[in-house]
Amino acid sequence: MRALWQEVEAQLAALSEALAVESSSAARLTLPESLEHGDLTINHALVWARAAGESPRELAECIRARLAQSLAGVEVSVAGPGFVNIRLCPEILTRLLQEALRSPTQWGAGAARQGQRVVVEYTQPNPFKAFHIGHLMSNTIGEAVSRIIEAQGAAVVRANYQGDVGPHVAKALWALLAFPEAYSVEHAEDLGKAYARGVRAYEENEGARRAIEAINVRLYALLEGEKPKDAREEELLELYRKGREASLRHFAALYQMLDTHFDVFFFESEAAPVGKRIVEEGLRSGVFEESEGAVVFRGERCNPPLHTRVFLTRQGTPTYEAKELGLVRLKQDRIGPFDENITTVAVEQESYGKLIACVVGLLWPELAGRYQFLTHGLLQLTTGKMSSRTGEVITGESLLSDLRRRALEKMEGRVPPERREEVATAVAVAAVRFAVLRQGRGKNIRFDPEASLSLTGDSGPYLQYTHARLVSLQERAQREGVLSEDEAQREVVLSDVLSSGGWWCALPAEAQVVARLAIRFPLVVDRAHEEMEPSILAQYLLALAGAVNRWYDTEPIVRPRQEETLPRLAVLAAARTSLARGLTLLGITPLEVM
RNA sequence: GCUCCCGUAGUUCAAUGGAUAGAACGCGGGCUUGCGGAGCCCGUAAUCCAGGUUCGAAUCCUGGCGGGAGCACCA
Repeated sequence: MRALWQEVEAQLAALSEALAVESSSAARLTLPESLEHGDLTINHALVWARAAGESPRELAECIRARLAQSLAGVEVSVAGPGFVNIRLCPEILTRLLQEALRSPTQWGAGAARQGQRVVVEYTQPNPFKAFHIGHLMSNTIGEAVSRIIEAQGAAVVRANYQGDVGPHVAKALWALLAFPEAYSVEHAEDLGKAYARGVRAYEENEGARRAIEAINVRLYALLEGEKPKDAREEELLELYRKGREASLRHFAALYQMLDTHFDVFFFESEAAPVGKRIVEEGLRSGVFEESEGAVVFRGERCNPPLHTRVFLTRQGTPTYEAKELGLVRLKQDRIGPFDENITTVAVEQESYGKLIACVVGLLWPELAGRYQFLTHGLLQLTTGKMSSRTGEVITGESLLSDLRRRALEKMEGRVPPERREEVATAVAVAAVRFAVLRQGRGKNIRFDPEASLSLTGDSGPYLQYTHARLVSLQERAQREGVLSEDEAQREVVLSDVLSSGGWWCALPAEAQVVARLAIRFPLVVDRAHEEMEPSILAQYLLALAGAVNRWYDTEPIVRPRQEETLPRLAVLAAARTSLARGLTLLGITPLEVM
C-alpha cells in the first residue's frame, strides 16, 4: 500500500511540474472516510485549478488520464466538483492482503525512523504521592507513542523520571513523623494520605510550615551525602528510605498490570545536585542571572519570548526547572547519544516545556530542536480539577480494580477460570487506555468515573471482543477441518486461495469493505506517526471493527464448503492482523477469549 | 491584566479547507431454527453569535460571548 501511495505521489509531483503549478500543502493524497469515494482520493485538481487556469473538472480529467495510464490494477474516476478517486482492483487487493497474511508480526511496520535512537519519557509518578489517573493517562500516551515510533524502525529508550525529593516529600515525611501511629510507611496508600495531611498543615499552621521547610532543606543535604546530625535526622532518613521503597514497589506492580516497562529510571534526588551545578556554571557563563536572591532565566531571550522562571531558590535549593537540566545531563550520561527526546507533559506545563527546550538549546547546542515536550490534555472530573494535594484523587489502582470487577462479571462461562484474572486485567487496561487514546492528544478529557467503567460502545473492550470473535471463527474453521491447525501452513493456504482468481467477486459487499479497510493499516500507522497522534489509529480501529461486526452479523463466515470459506477466512485473517497490530501499538492486548 | 488552548446532537468524542458533518452513550423500536448478544439493524438529535477570505469554511482571519490552563522561589 505504501508503494502505491508513493507511486501516486510521484506521478502527482511530475504532473505539477508539467503544469507549472506550485506544489501546495493543500493538495493532498488522502484515505477517504467513505469507501464510496474509492480507496485513495486526490483533491489536486481543485487546488490547482486557479493557478493552472483551467476548470477543476477538466484538470481532474487530465490527472485521471495520467494515473489510469501509469498505474496498474486500479480504476481511476473523476467525481464531485473535481476529485480524482482511485479504486483498487481485485488483483492489487489480492497482493496487499497476501502481504498482511505472510508477515503478520511485521504488518504495518515502516522505516521512517530506521536507525534512530529516541528517548521517550513518560508516566513520572512521584513517590510519597498517589499514582492517580493522570499518571495512567501519561503512561497511556507515552506507551502508545513509544510503540508507534518503534514501528517506524527506531530504538526507543523508555525513561521514567520520578520526584523523590522536594517539598512534597517533606510534607509527607512531616506527617509521618508527627503522627507515627496514624500511617504505615510500608503502605503506598498511607503515604498519599500523609502527603495530603502535610499539605493541609503547611497551609494552615505556621509552625508546621517552618518544620516542613526545614525537613526539605535537610533532606537535600542528607541525600547529597551529609551525615545525620542527630537521632532525629537518622529517623528521618530511615523513614524516607522506607517510604520511597514502598512507593516504588507499588508503582512497579502497576507497570506490570499495565504491560508497560522502563529501560531507565531517573530520580529528582540525583538530578538535583547535577542540575544545581549546571545552573551555577550557567550563572558564571551568563545564561542565568541573579534576581531577588534567586537564580533565574530570563524568558525574553527565547523566541518567542517566554516567562522568566526561577531555577535556584533563595535558600539555594534547585527548583523543578534546575532538576530538569540535571536530568538532561543524566540522560546523556546513562543513555548515550540520542537523536531525539520526547517528554510527555500535561498542557498546564506547556510553557514550562517550551522554556526548558529553549534553555537546553542554549546549554547544549547539539540538542537544539531535538529535546521536545509532547503535551497531552488535562484530566478533569465533572466536579473540577483533580488534585492529590487536597486528597481528591481517583487512584489508578482503584479505577483499574473497579473495571476488573466488571469485566469478571461479564466473563462467566466463557473464559476458563485459570485465565480470568489475566483477562480481566487486560480488559480493564484496554478500557482506560482506549478512553484516553480515542480522542485528540491535546484535548482535555472530561473524566466521568461512572461512564468510564462502561465496557460497551466505542471502547477498548469492544475492539478486544471483536478480535476474540475473529479468533474464535478461525478456531471453528480448524475444528471443522476447513483450515489447517498449523500456523505456517494456514498462512500459505489462505495466501494461495487469493491467487486463484474470482474469489473477490464471490465475497459479499460487507466482506469487501472489511478487506479494503484492513489493507489501509500501514498508511494509518504512518499518519499516526507523522502527527504523533495515536487517536488516528484508534479511530481507524473503530471503523474496522464496525465493518467486521456488520459482516459477522450479515452472513455466516465459516461454511460447509471449503471453497466458500477459505476466501472469507483470508479476509478475516487480514482484518484480525490489522486489529491485533493496531491494538498492540496502542498498548492494548488483543485477546483471544474474554 | 497579559499569553495560550477549547466551544459540533441531551452527553462524551470524530471529521487532512472538499463530496450527504461521522460515531458512541442516552432515549424509542427491532434482531432465535446462524460462527461469542461486551454484538447488529432502524429511528431521534448538532457546527456558540456576527462579519470576512475562498469555487468551497465546523476547520482560516477579525470582533463578541462562554469554558479551561499558564504567568518567580510548587511539582
